Amino acid sequence: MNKTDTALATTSIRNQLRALGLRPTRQRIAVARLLFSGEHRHLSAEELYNEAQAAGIRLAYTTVYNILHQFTQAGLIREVPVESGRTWFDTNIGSHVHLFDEDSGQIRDLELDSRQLELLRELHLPEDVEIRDVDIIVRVRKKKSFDH
Amino acid sequence: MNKTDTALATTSIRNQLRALGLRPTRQRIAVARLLFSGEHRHLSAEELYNEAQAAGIRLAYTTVYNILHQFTQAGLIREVPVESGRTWFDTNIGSHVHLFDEDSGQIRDLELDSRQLELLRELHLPEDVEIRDVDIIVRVRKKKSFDH
DNA sequence: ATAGCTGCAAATGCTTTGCAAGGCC
DNA sequence: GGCCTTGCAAAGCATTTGCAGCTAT
Repeated sequence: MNKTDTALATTSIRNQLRALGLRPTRQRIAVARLLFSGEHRHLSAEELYNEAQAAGIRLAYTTVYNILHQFTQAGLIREVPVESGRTWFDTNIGSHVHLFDEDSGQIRDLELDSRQLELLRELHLPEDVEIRDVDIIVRVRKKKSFDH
Repeated sequence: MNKTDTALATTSIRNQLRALGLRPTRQRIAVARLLFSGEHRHLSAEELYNEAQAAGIRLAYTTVYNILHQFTQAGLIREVPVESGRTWFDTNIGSHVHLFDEDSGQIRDLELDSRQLELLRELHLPEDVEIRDVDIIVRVRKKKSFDH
């Protein structure tokens, strides 16, 4: 654990949480740091809980769920509906495609170019609805050269 | 491009099930008839169970799950990952978009035109994987002009 | 006959809830 | 102090499993 720049980072996290109407509690700050200090990532409640434990953060499983839902509602992260029975979260909230490997269960991101985004906007939606979110999941498997 | 030919003619349901490696049991025949005798539809295990009950079909909840999974694996239906926590199935296995109303929980279908289908082919997939399925879910809500 | 199915109950696994204790403004 | 959060245990739910009994071939 690198603590060199935590003071600064923490200050900004506190403010950002406050701006979202969330009190900057020890647990929320720690989770925010875990989630946003590196690359974008996909994780489940269980994974986040385990990582927090490994990082020496004391927090309850319930709190992990609370925070994940609060962050989702605040727009910091989003849910990814790849598997029913388990909820995945993504720290990348931009428009992109999820590549879901059915064998390994891994999720990778695939960016869309502007032309592809354009085509999506041309869906003939009913007049009376507004888009909240678009999920595109491409389920893939490793090509097998010869079947068993 | 809807209204496909998935409706299994009553007389050939037995044969089609057999061709899929599934014994034509009373329960499977009855469920197949429920699923494929009308328009395409979205339903959960619970809904299918209730409909079966209402139709006077005697079958266990477990069997509903078994049959839904067997039919999915056989390619007769597909899963729709709109909500985590509950699995939805769709009798329409063609390429289309799912419009999910977050307020009502209803799912509607939206067909893709050829240019939009093109989008799917132009994704820069890794070389070593093959697409098993593509899910596009547009989450919508009713526009609110003047609430209350 | 026998491999495959069904049905019941119990178990599983993820997620939520109720509520007392603790923390933030 | 007052209200928001946390944490623990228990509850909730959809789905799966184990296994005895039944069915299709």
